[in-house]
Order: sequence, then C-alpha cells, then structure tokens
Amino acid sequence: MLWKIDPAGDEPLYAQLVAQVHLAVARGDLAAGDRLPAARELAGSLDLNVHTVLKAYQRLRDEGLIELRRGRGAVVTARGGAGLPPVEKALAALVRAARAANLSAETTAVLVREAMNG
Amino acid sequence: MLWKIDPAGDEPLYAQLVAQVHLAVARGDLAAGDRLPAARELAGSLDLNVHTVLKAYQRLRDEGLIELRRGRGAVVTARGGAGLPPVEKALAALVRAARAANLSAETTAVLVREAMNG
DNA sequence: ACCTATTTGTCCGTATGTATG
DNA sequence: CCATACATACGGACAAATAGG
Repeated sequence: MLWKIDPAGDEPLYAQLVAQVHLAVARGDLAAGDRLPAARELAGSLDLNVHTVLKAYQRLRDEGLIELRRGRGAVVTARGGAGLPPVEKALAALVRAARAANLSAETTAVLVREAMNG
Repeated sequence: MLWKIDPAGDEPLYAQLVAQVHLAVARGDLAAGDRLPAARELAGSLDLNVHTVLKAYQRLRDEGLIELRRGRGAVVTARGGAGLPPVEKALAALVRAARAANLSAETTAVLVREAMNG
C-alpha cells in the first residue's frame, strides 16, 4: 500500500489519508472491488489512532468512493474505473443525497417508485 | 429548545439530535440566523458527550442546514430546510437512467432500498 | 444451529490546537 | 490579550454486523 502521512503537515491527518486513497484509485493502484486494510491494521502501520483512520474511511464513504460494512471492511466501489453504467452512478448519487437529507431507505424507495410511475 | 434524546432508543444518539434539529427547523422553532447552543452546553443539558453533539452538528453542516465556525458556534443557514433540491436532482437523474436501461419502477425501487441499506 | 474471529459503529473521556469576537 | 467554541487527535470500551468453521 505504501501510504505516507506527515504528522507535522498543515493538513489534518485524516484528510491526508483521504487524499492518499484518492490518489491510489486515480493511479489504478486501487481498483473497484479491492479491499482497503482494516482500520486498526492501517492505524498501526501508519502510527495513527483507529478513529483517525475511521474518520477518513467514513469520509470516503460519504464521497461514494468506498463501501463500509461491519465485519467486511472497506471495499472500493465501482467509481474508480470511469466506465460505470449510468444507473449505478445515478443510484450512488441519490443514496448520498438522500442520506444527507436524512431520508430513510423506505422513504427513498417510495419516492423512486412514484417518480418512475408518475 | 427542549430537545429530547432517548439513550435506550435504536437510533444512535447523534442521529436523534440531527432529527430533532431537522424537526425544529421544519416547525419554525429555528429560523435562518438562529444560533444553536454551544456543543458543550447542549451536551451538558442533554447528558451527552461533547463529541456526540459535535458529530450531529458536523452532520448538519454537511447537509447544509447549519454553518459552523470556531469561536462563533452553530448558526442556521439562510436557506434553512431547503435541502431537498439535491435529492430531486438525483431522483430525476436516476429515473432517466433507469428508463434508458429498461428497468421497471419496482426493480428500481428495490435497487434503491438495497443501496440505502447497504 | 452454534460458536468464534474480524471489523466497523457508537460513545465516552481527555488534551491540545485555532479561528472568532 | 482573553474568553468562547469548534477541530483534530489520542485513548479505551462495548455493541453489532459479517464471515467462516
């Protein structure tokens, strides 16, 4: 993986990690479906606190770059390779917007069904 | 203010607080420009940790509902509860993509629900 | 069906930094 | 200069979902 964090930099540590993952995906070092190291494991190797890594991971999830699930870890979504089907892209965008607006899964699903039928 | 948090509820504490603020804005109890209590102060009165309140505040900031500045506190933004346009936009985009892909309303709704729960 | 290990999620506590007024 | 109040980071603890034996 070989990511580097500078504890003395002006950028926050979690932001540095977010940027590193972005870079890795952009350069192809990380592809869709690839799994990121477990938060505690990465924290250990980068000499960071678990929470700092988790904050970065959750930020990346909010951006739609990775998917986080308990017991499974962090997996890169299908947005790194730029050839994604339009439906997936629209789906991911809607999920982000709906989450930001505090809508439940059920509410969002109903909205979609009505929008499709109407 | 009189917000209520249930420590035994299924919803996370910070999510409950986020919902309460949403409600307050929706009901007009909080208007644009109004200042929310300082995180530590609110944490004290709700018997929560400061981090829990701050997490809620930062979530609300990400949604665009409030503005956070050091030394100044949390202030409701001008466009207050008007956080729906992003959802509408994403919804329309998804409908277009789904129709183009020949997906039914039901299928699309199920996809959304799964994506939200995932 | 059960159990165990893994891994993220939430919450609390503490400390220090930094922009605002 | 000083008080206020969010921002970041560290630490520990337990809960909950997942995967695999």
